[in-house]
Amino acid sequence: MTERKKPVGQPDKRRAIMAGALALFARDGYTRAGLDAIAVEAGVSNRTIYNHFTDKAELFQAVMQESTQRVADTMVDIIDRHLTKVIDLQSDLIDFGLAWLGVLTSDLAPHFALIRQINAEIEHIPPAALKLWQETGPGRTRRELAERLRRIAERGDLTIDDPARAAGHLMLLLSADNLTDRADLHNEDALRKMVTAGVSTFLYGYAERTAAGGRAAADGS
Amino acid sequence: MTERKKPVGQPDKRRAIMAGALALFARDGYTRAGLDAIAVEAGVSNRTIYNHFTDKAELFQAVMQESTQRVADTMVDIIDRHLTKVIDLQSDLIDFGLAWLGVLTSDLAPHFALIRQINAEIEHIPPAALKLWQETGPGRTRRELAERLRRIAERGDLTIDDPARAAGHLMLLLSADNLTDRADLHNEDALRKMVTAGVSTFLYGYAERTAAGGRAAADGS
DNA sequence: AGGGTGTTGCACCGATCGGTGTAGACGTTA
DNA sequence: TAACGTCTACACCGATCGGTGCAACACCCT
Repeated sequence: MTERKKPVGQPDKRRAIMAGALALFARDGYTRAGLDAIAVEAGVSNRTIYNHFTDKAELFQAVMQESTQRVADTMVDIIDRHLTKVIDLQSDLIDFGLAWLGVLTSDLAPHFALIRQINAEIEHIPPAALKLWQETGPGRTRRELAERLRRIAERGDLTIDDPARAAGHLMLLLSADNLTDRADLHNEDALRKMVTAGVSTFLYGYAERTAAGGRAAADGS
Repeated sequence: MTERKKPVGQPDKRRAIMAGALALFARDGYTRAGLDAIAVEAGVSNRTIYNHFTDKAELFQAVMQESTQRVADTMVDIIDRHLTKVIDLQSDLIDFGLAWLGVLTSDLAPHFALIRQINAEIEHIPPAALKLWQETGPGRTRRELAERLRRIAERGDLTIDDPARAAGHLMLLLSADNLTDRADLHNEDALRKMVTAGVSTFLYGYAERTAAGGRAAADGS
């Protein structure tokens, strides 16, 4: 009973509109991005946009949904490619981290600017759309990463009680310096240091607990 | 020679304006927040705002700066209160983490919504103001936290090569679940689990390296 | 040839917004 | 009393914006 609205208009025009809308929404935000500017960016008439989307809001949600889908696919692909067959856990995690952060500066970069916009507009986005985004985007990649970590832990290389939380920890540790200095993302050296440091902390943090000595610090000395 | 503009107008009016502006900027963002709405929120005439600030942009920067200052003070205070005299490192870190996250739901909450707005509008904020914010806000708290961690490490309880990075790691680990489910911030139980898990990972990740066995995982199994 | 669909450009509407001008009211200080 | 600074209400301007109506044109399928 979920009404599937058949796509209207020429598909390439629709693609062009969504691409232009993504660029401007990402850079300027929902309110600041004007529909005229989007039309120009997309090489399309203002009027045509309203032939494909009823609303500015609907356009935004469509862009948000599509971009999320594509980025999540990329992320899941990176996870699968690096963490399915793990040989050297440390170097594999570092390679994974570098690939992971590489997406931030790839052609998918606008998506992450869009995410910042979403986080800012979070009070003005319908909860249903927000839930959908969370589910198909970060939620999905986190689940995928958690599953890989769980299998690695099963092999005995790590000690993981809560794979989902461990996945969250790893994702955050990889991009630690990102919060303070975004320029580091374009510096090959700084990037590698950041990732290796994050991986190192993660590996120690979730190392297999063999001897009793490992618990010394956590017990409060 | 740095011209110090003497404050003009009644100070209480100015405070009211900035408080109202913070509330609306935080909730609606720079563009969406109208000056009329801010005037109403502040219980002040529209015209009065222009008696205290030349611009909407100047008002925003003033709000941003003041709010950052106040929150940074609070954060530094929490750091000093919990991590100066450390007795039981684990339980002290957990208490610290709970206090730290408690700020997110305190009366200072709007500030963090404002930060999300800043991150979104980052392309439209003058670099000088951005630099100043980074310096007096997250930069300062991170330095303070790094210094405390360095001293703790000096005592021998932790192994920290790069205190600044360790501080970043700790801050991120504390609020790990925040990214996926913001509702957890108001759940006492979930909050404690999140913090204890983050502290645990941090402590293992930066535990003192006594025996050679601790390096097993990091060496790649 | 003809009808249906999609695109385009343009004019246009109502609403909102940032910002200004002005005149009056109030309190303080000299 | 007079002068000054401040606050307020109100009217107003120009610009922008989301969205619509409309007529013309191009294309496709039959």
